[in-house]
Amino acid sequence: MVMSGRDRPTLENVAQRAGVSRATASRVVNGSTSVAPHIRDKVLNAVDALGYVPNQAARSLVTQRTDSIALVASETTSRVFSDDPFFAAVIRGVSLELEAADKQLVLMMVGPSGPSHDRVERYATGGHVDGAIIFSMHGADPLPERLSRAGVPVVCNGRLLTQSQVPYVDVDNEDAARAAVHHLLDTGRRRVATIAGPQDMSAGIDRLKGYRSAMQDASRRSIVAVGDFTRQSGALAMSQLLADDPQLDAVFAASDAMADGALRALRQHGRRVPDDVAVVGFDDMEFARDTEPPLTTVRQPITDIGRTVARQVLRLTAGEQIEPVLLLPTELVKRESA
Amino acid sequence: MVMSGRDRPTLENVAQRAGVSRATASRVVNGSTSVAPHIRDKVLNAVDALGYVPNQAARSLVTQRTDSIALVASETTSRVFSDDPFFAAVIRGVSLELEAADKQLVLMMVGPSGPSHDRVERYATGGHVDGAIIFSMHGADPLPERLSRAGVPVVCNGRLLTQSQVPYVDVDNEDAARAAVHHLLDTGRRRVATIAGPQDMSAGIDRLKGYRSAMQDASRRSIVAVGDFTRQSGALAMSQLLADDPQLDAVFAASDAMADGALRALRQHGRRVPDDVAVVGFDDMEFARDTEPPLTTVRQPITDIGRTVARQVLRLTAGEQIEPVLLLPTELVKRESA
DNA sequence: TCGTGTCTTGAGAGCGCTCTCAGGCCGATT
DNA sequence: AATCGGCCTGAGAGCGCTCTCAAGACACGA
Repeated sequence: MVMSGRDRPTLENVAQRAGVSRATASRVVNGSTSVAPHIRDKVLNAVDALGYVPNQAARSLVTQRTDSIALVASETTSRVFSDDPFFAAVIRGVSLELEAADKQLVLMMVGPSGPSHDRVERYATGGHVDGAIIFSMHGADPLPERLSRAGVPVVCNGRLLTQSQVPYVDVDNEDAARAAVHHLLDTGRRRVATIAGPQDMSAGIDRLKGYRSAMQDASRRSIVAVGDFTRQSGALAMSQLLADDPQLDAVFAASDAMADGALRALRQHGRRVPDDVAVVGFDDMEFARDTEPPLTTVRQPITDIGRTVARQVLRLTAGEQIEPVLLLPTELVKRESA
Repeated sequence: MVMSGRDRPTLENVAQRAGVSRATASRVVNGSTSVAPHIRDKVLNAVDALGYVPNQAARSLVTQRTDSIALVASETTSRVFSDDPFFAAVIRGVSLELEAADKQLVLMMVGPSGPSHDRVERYATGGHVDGAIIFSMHGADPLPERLSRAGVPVVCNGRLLTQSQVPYVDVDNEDAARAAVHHLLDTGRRRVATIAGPQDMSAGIDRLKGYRSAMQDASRRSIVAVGDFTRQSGALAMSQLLADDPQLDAVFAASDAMADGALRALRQHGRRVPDDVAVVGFDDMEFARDTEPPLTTVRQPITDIGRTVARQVLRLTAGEQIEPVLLLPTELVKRESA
């Protein structure tokens, strides 16, 4: 027995069955206080008996709210669809928070600014969602600013590269990177290289900046190779680095995946870790405990970033003022690679 | 200048500006044919000029369609939120297909059957989505059957453990596992063990079944340890296996992550791969090319599974009959570990 | 006793859209 | 020339809900 479309009970049915007006039934369903207890119960019973579920479309139509939030991610981002489970962790955080607020999560992937880009913009500005979370932006993506300007509450994960008022949540990448490099320096390493992340993403840029600044403080020369956060790129960059400076004795990689790749490359080049070369990663992904040797890395609370960014959009949609920048703490997790 | 809620242009505005009736404007917007070309152009211009975007809520209210599909995943599943990027790949496939059909993807995570379980059920049966995709089910989850019975088009990824009519898309896990084990046997391995996946999921069960059947064909004894698809569990299981049978010369792991864990454990136990022990994985994740040695594994087209499952729900929502079972091809990718 | 204020309930007007139905126009047919 | 049929277009009725507004009920003080 299929209960399709038109057969579903309406508020009118509930009201009728409870012997009250539609308005009162609505009040009960929406938890308004000013309803007499015995009437409230009658309505609740009717709801139960009929298996009534409010029609979201009808509700949205009048309230102008959709109770859903868009999560926009670049499909091209290596962090999203590689062996880096960053994506999953963020989604999870967002999902947890939205669920708690009884909001829906609408997931939108965008390719490199093309038709799908417009689609997201149209969709979001079209009032289909109450707000949007944007993460993994590459380059100077105009999307956040556009949506924001169109009146859609937007919060980003990661600093925007464009000059923009759009609030974001992140860790202090520069500072965290600096701490990692200092650890290397403090433990006696002299020639510290870095495998930087993509230079069109704030996380990539800022971590490199942190590395550079720490090296400068110690009056040391920077040795840089650039990867794209993936294992493969990490391995490749490590080989380059080794070719550039066979004497290097430490490496700071801007992601755990790249660090893992570097570990492999080092092994292949006959270098022992940490004896010959110390390695520090970034993220503290689950697999960092299981690399050989276990990876010393900068922990960032990825799921928490997801939660926080979600909480911020929710506050924004509720009309609250929010912090334009919110930085979550990182922590250097010392294992055996450095 | 914020363009919020009530300020957005309506179809009425478009009609007015174009000098036609709302009905005609609607016809143009929805691509109906029976509109005179010059009128059509006028409407299109008005749409453009005003930046009109249809109000989905209003549309849904009358059409009883929402143009969105729920993707339901168990939050507890290790495949979803571990270092296994299976989740991301499936989502991507689903997303690609839905986008092509101009449908939205609503992501819902469910915890172990609890309140969130009911929430999903209420939401989906409440007509908020046109259909649902369910994946990573554990045990005898009643959700697919319930939704289906309530008239919601449902397609699963993976065979249901309950007796059920709900259609699904998968690979032939049993057969693929058999092929993997045969490869091991054919290359001269005698004592072939397996690291099975969780035995409350069809993928785990069926792959073990395939292993067993291949071993039986060759009149060999099964050597089994069970993991949960994660790296850690793979390493642990490998150690157990080695303790159980120090002579074993091959291992078939039911996921690449577990195979990677096994590789590590083998190394730690001083076994060379593939010289002493051959290893075959399952999935062909990106990292399988970069393990040491590169992993021989059963490729399953994960993104394609996502696409296919999405396509099937769409067909279902369109009222078409679909295949109750759709099995995608797998392929043994031979690298260096076996 | 009546007036006043408070609290609960019901009536009804839309929210923006789709879709049916009827009317108007025009060319074709008898 | 009159009628018919076909094709476009417009009018208007809802879809299911929320929310404003007013009316009714009741208690209390004057």
